[in-house]
Amino acid sequence: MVEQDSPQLDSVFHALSDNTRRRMLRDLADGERTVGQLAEPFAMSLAAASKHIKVLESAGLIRREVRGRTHLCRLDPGPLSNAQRWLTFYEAFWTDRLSVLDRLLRESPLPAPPTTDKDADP
Amino acid sequence: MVEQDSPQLDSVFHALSDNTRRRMLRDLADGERTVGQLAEPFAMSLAAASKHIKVLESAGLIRREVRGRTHLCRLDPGPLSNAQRWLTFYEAFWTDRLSVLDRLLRESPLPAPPTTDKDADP
DNA sequence: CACACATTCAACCAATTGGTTGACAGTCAC
DNA sequence: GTGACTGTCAACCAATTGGTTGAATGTGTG
Repeated sequence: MVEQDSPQLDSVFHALSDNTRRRMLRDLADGERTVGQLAEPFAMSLAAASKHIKVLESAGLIRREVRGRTHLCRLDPGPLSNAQRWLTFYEAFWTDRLSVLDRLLRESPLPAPPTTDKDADP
Repeated sequence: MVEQDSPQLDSVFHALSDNTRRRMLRDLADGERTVGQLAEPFAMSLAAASKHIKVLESAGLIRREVRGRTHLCRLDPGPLSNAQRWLTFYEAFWTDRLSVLDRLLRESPLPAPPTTDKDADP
């Protein structure tokens, strides 16, 4: 299995480990937002929100465009696809059981086990 | 969109934000392991590895069964499916563009925008 | 040009994280 | 029953995280 960028996964999953940041991504899914707009729904200082935005930016999940005094932010979902791919490896473990059960009920042959590379994140 | 368990997503993504823990999950994908076996590949103390295992356990990603003096650990992938589902919401953002581009090239109609609930993680 | 706006920065703080070491607890083997 | 094994716990430490406040910076407006 292709080795994935571990530091990127570190920062992406870290960025996603906070509800505030996930909600910010959710807002951005509806379109671009300024820093102030992203901060508005949260009961925290603008500086704190700005820190969260910086974490998202550092993880490569958003991009900002400075227009005058406003910073416009947009989703940059590429790194999420890497996280998704990492998780997809494990999908077999919560769906295969159902498949196995389903096939056992129908007397179908069991699926072959997946082949994987060693010494690397999936 | 169904509101997802935010504290669980917090802990699951947090657990995944560390390469050591991801590699432990990877090892467990190959079958059950003892705590000592999980710790073995890492250049850290057994106590440190034990802490990582506890983080995975607290996030609900693994279960342990104590047999005598050995603790056997297994994947418990259910919470990963929640993380996957959260990420799947954003899949549209890295695939839809390609779809849009693809369809534009073929003069196909554009896809309808997804409908979402407000005030909740996707 | 002065003031307002948008946002970041720096310093601070408390809490958390991730590692260490040595002690401890439960179990197993001889 | 004693020593070994497996693994956790507690205390410690340094670094990081996530929040605050007030200051600073760059830009826009009247």
